[in-house]
Amino acid sequence: MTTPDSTSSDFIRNIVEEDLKTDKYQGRVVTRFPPEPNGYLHIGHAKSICLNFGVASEYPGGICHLRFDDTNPLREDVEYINSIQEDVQWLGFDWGQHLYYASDYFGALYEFAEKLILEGKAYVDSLTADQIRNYRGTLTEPGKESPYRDRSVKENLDLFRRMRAGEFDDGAHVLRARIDMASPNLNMRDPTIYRIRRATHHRTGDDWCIYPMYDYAHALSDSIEKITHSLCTLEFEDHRPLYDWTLEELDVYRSQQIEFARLNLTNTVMSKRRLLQLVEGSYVSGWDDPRMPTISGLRRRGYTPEAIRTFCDHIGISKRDTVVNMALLEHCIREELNRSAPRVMAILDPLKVIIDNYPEGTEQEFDAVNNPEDPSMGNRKVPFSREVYIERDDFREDPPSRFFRLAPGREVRLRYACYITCREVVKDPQTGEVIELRCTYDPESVGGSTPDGRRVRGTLHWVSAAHSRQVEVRLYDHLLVNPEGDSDEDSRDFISLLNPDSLKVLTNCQVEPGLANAEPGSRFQFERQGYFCADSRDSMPGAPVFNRTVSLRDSWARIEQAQNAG
RNA sequence: UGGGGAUUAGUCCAGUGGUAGGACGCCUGACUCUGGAUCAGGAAGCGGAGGUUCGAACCCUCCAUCCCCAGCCA
Repeated sequence: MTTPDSTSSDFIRNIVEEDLKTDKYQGRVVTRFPPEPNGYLHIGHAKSICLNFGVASEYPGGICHLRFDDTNPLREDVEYINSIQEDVQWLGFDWGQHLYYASDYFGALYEFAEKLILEGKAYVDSLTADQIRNYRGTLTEPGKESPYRDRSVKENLDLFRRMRAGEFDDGAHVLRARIDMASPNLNMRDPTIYRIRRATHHRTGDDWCIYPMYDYAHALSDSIEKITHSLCTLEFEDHRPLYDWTLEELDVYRSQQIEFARLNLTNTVMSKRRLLQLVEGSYVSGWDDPRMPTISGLRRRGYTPEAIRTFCDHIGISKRDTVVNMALLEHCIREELNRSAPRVMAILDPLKVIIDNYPEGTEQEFDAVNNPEDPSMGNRKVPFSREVYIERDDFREDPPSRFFRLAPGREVRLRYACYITCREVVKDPQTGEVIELRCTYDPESVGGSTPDGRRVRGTLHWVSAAHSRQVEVRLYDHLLVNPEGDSDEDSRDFISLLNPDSLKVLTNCQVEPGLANAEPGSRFQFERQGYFCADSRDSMPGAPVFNRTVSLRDSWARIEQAQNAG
């Protein structure tokens, strides 16, 4: 597996490279990640984080700021400020001293607004929100100028100062940029840049009752921080003329906005609105539910920062509106965990096997390799005795063709232990359910091979019944059955696409004794099953709960599926 | 039918005038005490039509399709 070249290029890095060549910014590269603290970060944000911090890190002296875009006190909260910082750090990025808040600039932003008014470039409008909307025109028709558009500078200044002083109710007035009501770009039809909001801000308290709008605040925040490359998503492309207008009219540092496509993933949802809907509707257990594409959800699921970064490298940066296959994310975590996760044997759906010719009351230990990919991880002892559990799915009374596992009369290997042959199938007389297998073992095969060198096709994982520990395991699958994922933002109906099998809780799993003390957050490969992570929320000392991060590739499942289909 | 963007294998990303390349996924085979991993091989693509050129994914023209914009959200 090749990891992407760290110098791998994209159109944004090409622009940065070119700007360096032409000395556009005196050799500086300063980016920023500007989340609004109104929700948890998700894998789509990770793309932006990796881009912004990544680009900055590729140049000497390059820096990336973390700036909270906290201009709307109605929707924002410190809870999110904390989780966002935790998530960015966990992903492996460091903003150093460069932690900022748009609210830090409220004073400066206010001064700039007065300057615009003084120069006749902004005015106080007293139309209602409804009226402003009607005056804006439509996509194909120009807007109409507000009757307040030609108020004198003096009157505008007076009104704006009184807005700031709290003399008016919410909605009574707004400050608008005076641009062009006939512009084909709706964002340029005298956009609102300040509105009255008598709300307590999580950082500035009640210092302000007017708050700047995104376009105005963001452009100036970038400029104040002397951001060179302001990277944002495609939907802001139409806003760039306003971004440029603001910086040019105020004659301040000219940051450059560049837009790239946001991330969409199959089989999940990505918009904050929908994520919030899942949380509030209790379709998931919270923002960090392991099924959520949030950073905290992926973390709890068992994903590593490295895997997420590798994923972001793999998907690249472009301007095409696309949907990345979830299989790529899964590939990235498998690839890493294959290298790093200790192997362990765990039976998810136990079927008891009694080895009749194994002496009763005795036991022995076998050596098991902790990670065949990394010999330095050493070996461990696994206890064995007369009764073991195997995976129910590893036995078929009537095996289909190419089924190499256990069946009546068949011989298989118990990994690291010995060969067993199935002699008898014990069923519940009522239900007909297989409840136990009577087997014999070949004493010659102890250690995993026989002197006669005969081959067995199947090797099963197992656990000694007398030594195993019962744990809870949670099997997670895609959130949505629909691979189209989030792409249809209008379908109000995505709830009906939720995968009913996205979570299966197994409470009777039997695992090797050593696993009982697994540290919360620790990751394992359950051999032949997948990668699992001890849940950091619900695990108790001595009673871990395991989340399935991702299953192993399962070629037998594919064969069987093909057989059933054909 | 106003404006802004985008069209390269099933998917994502490179390729900016000289034999279309990588990754994921998929298929074959080898190997294997994980039907894992690994290794080897394979199928699969420039939206369309014109034009410029010795030569076009790339330049020009037209067409088509998809995405975004009418918050006092970001």
